[in-house]
Amino acid sequence: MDVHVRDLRYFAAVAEELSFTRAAERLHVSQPALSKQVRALERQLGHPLFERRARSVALTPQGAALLPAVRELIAGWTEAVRAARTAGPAESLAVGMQTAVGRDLQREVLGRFRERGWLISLRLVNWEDPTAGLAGGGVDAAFCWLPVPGVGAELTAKVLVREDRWVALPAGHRFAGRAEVDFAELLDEPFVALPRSAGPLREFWLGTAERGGREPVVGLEASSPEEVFEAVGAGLGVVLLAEGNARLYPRPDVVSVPVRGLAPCELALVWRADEGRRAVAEFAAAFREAPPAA
Amino acid sequence: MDVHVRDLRYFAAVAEELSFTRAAERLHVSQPALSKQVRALERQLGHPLFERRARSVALTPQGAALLPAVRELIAGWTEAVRAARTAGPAESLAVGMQTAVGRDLQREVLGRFRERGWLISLRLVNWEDPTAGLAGGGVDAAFCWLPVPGVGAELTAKVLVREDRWVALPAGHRFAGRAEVDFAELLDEPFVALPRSAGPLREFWLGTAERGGREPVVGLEASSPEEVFEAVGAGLGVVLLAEGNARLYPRPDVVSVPVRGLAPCELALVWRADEGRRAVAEFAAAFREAPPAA
DNA sequence: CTACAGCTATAACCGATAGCTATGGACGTC
DNA sequence: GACGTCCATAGCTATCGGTTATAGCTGTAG
Repeated sequence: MDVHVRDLRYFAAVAEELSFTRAAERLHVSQPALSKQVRALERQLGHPLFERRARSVALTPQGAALLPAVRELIAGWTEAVRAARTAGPAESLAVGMQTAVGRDLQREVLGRFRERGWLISLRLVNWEDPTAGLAGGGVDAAFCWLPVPGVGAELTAKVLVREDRWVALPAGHRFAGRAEVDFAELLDEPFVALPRSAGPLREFWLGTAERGGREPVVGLEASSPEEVFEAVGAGLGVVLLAEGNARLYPRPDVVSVPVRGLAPCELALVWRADEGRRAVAEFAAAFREAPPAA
Repeated sequence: MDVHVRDLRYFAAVAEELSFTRAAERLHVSQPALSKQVRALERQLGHPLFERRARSVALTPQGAALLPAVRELIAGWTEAVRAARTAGPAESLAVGMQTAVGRDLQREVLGRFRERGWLISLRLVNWEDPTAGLAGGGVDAAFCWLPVPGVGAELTAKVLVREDRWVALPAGHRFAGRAEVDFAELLDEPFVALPRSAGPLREFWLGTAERGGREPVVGLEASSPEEVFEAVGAGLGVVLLAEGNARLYPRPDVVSVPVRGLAPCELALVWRADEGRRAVAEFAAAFREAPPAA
């Protein structure tokens, strides 16, 4: 009875929300996709898991019987992954990053740990996962742009850099020559967005909070820096990015300009709050925290 | 860190066999498919699970750490599926079948149990799984053609019918008018075969044991009766089938003829040897066993 | 030392799957 | 009775898991 753990997560989410719509939101998938997958799971099991009634969804007896086992399986797998990783050679640490971090942040620290014989494996994860692998247990720590869902609860964050947000424009854009632009001027521009599964991060880089309720125009979605700059360079849209990243990715066909009227962005090192390994704590301690915002 | 339980089975199989080739055989998939899936799993985890050396495959420390957890997860899930099914209403039984069983075998018995208020859900499973869902815990009992892997060990079988094997031919075939043919005459015919994942069942219906080592010519593979008869009717090959099934599926473009020189085939009711539910025992007891072979 | 045999990895291809958007249909609510 | 909410269906596309064919490595036999 092979099953995809993803489908079990889906089932658990619906069981907890008792609503397909809300569960779909939580899972960052569309409601039909969720509906279909759950139906497929029911078909595979040979019995329904939910009773879909007028204004409510309820677990069937079979669903109720399955739920705890599903939770256990998911937790068990997550734990097993973590245990397997730490079974590797001596002091080894898996560190996730979403984009090139640069800024000489990690170079020195990583170098120092490598010299001491630690095995630091950097894992470039794409933007589908705003925790860069932390949530699923894939990494021990990650460089993330805030906001990261779970920080303050099961995750701890240490802000390393606080920067203004700039906008990347195609070289021929009418703002390309400006010394800076006001965010209000950009509201009608088509934006290049992160994938919807990136959750709050997508909203943050669309500047949703600063739009005063006006829907952003999403030109297209991109899930890697290359794709983003390709799209911007081709004139398909503009995109917000951190000042440091604007310098980190110089391209002839893209121009970056500071934006007024936006909260700054924060790059943080994130790790699990219940992390027990001394190595992780030591790694985190090796970074200097950015001074609090002005 | 979503994962497909199938991939965990694959990992466990390789870990047990310490050979991709043998594990692939055991899993009834091709060796490259297995290789690829395991590599993908390793990539997802971010560390290798096996050391591939000259003439041997060995678990890495991480692989060794993961193995017991994986075994446990698979066992736990299988058990959970079974528990969920039995959490359904009162006396309910999931029964698998691979083809229409017919022969008035189940009609009377199923009817009797239904009248007593039991909920018998028949599940038509395809030939990919020779245990018709028993192995994965998807059903409580199944009508299967022998041989079924596991019978005698974790599965118990009760032979219900023993029949001669016939051959289905396209209507225009040179043997179509015969009263019977000798299997030796069929050795060079292209055969319609079950999918390779059907395991020993595929061999049985190709008559491999009676070919004296000569490789069968497989015209094409089919995974449902409709496909098989479509293929035979179209002249793409011939196929062995049970005498009873030859009568069960009358088609104008297909002719069936008895075959000499083949062991008979056996249709059995199969259930788990460690089955604890009274309902299953009672269900099994309701069928008459076929007299032992002559 | 060359040829062969056994084993894993790669390539090219193909059908099934999981995702999306748009839309339909059922049922409370106002 | 119109509307809003929520789940299901339809139609489409990209990715994935499978296949066969073949390459590459390595120990063994002649």
